[in-house]
Amino acid sequence: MPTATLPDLQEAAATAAAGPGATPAPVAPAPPDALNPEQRAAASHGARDAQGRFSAGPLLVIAGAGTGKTATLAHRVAHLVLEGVDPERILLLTFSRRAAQEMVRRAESIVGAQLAAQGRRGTPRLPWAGTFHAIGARLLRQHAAQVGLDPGFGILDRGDAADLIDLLRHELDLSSRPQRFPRKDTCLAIYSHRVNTGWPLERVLEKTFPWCAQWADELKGLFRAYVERKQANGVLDYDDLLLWWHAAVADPALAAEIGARFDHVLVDEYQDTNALQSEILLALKPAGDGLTVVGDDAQSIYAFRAADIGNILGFPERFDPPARRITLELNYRSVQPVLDAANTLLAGAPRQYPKTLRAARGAGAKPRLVSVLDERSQADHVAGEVLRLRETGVALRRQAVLFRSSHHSDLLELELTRRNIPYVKHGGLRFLEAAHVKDLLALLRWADNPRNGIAAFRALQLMSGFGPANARRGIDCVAAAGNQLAALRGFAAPSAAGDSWPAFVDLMVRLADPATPWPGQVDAARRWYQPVLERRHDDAAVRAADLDMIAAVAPQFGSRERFLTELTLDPPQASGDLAGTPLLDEDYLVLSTVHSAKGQEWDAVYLLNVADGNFPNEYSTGDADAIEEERRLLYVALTRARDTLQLIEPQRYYVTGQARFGDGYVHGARSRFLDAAMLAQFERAGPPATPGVPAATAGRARVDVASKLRGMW
DNA sequence: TGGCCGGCGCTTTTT
DNA sequence: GCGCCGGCCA
Repeated sequence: MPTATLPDLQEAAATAAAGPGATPAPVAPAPPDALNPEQRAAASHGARDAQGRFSAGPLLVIAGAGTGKTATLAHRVAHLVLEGVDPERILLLTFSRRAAQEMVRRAESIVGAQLAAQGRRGTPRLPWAGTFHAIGARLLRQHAAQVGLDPGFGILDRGDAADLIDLLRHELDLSSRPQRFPRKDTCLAIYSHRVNTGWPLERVLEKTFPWCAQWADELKGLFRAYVERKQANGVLDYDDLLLWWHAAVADPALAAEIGARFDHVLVDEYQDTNALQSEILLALKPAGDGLTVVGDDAQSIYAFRAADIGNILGFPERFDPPARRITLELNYRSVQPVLDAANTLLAGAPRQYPKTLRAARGAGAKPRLVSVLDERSQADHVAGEVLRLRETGVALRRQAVLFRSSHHSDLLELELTRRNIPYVKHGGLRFLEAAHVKDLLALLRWADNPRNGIAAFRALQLMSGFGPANARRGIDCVAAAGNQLAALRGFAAPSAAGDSWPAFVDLMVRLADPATPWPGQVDAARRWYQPVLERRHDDAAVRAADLDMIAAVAPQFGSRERFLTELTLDPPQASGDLAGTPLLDEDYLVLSTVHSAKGQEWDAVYLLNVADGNFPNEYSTGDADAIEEERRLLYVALTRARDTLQLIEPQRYYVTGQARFGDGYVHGARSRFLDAAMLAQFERAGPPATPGVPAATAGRARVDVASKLRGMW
């Protein structure tokens, strides 16, 4: 795709990963009168003051699943613009770049249609729509001097941050203790949780990482070193984008200055905000003027990354008088029996805004609870049902299989492959975590910021002969020369590096030269990297395609800094080496974790492994709040289904490798969420004794007797 | 440095 | 039952 922009690239990658059926169903931009009364109230909340200026007090919109949240928020943005609010003074915060783009697109089309109806022309631009992190990065670059930050800061992605932690872990001699020190990913998770919750480290350890509690002192030392090293290298990690923003607005004068840039602040998915984000919002708009937050407390499922459901539950009372609250309950997605099950599940939850979803679409089939012998028959059953439904005209891409944990789909994937059913799984190898992508970016990042030792450490080790020790020497050499990459010319590289060394130095010096134009830089780095790629990876051709994509889109960013920032904050969803990525025009089944399924919908949804231990997950069973989060997770899963919903309940599981069980079968206890009231909402069934034979698989064994018999033992 | 081997510990995932 | 991590050795 030679002319792709990053959004295009993202779209293509996301489509490749998710399939067209996984993107939100195309809802035609509804004219304003298509809003129901509650939606309209939310969209038009506020009034003109005596000076004719449109202003609004704080507003909380509780938008139940499938109740047209995006449409409502887009209409609200459009309403503001049509009331004369300067679009450049509207701050729209979302959790993903795609959500921001979708919101902007819809708001613009609504405004465009309205203006056209009035015989006016023009399309508003909403420059301040984006994720919390992307907006934070922009504000920090603009206000860098005021907070003592170098405006040219680089941004560490998660992998970089983990690598840096790992490095420091070794430097501080924490890796060779008699008792095992937490691994780099755990350390980073603890750090991130501590930063985003604002809790003391001891509380974070006790609540969320109890097995690491003994390491509190060492962890503090590690995190201190981590913060110092980031500052010395002139880089921020993802959390820093919020943390520095938060610190900036802790200064009342600076908070007032930044807050005054925006007349209206709108926040999507408010139930997933954490303490930092909530405090940033309150610092910007202490009285809640122009502040609109939209979310669904029943879909708060990101506590594990520090989201605080208390933010949405306590929002109205943060203000005096309390914020106005509007609840959307008319569901445009599912048939009523599906909503009945969801409502019943939710009725058991203690802390919530009361809501009862009503189906605009009316009656339909009762959801089914299907009991199967084990996970093998579960896979067999689901594959059969998917095909059966396809024969009735429901395309594969209108069906999805959801599960609690990524590996729950392993057996099903085998079965789908065996039956030649194409599928795509969400949450495969993430783009920025692919080694070849990280390698290429390390070259560019080091050139962009010669102080960036994290990028340097990776870049240098691309050459044979360079391990950690030589990489460190190379970094010191550059630092000693006042961060001039040209100093590498005088560096005694290990002989094993051979010809690649002088070529490497030439490349880096050229990239770092401000006179070198940006277009072509990725190609240059790419050419140098090609032999490394071939030496290191058997599947070099697949990986090369990813790099070609990057090279193709890169010139369209104005500068290297913008390119690196955007790619780090808004990476494409998937890497090209996702196994079996189907062609875009093919039909395929969607497999997804429940977390990744949020915001999406399918005609038919199958939910795997509904049993205690998975729903709720066994790691949650000790903690009442965690159990409630699991309930909401199940709620999210149920409310993805439009027409048919099946919960699959294996009677036993084969468990491997877990010391406390050993290998073997364990009995699957019924999920504690399926109490009598819930069971009454379901049609109960075992698998069909003699399933019909869909034409597509005629000739294959329909019932795998052999494996069932093996599975009995 | 880089390859090999043995032990340990295993969620969910976005920016 | 696999992958990561750390330690050992050429």
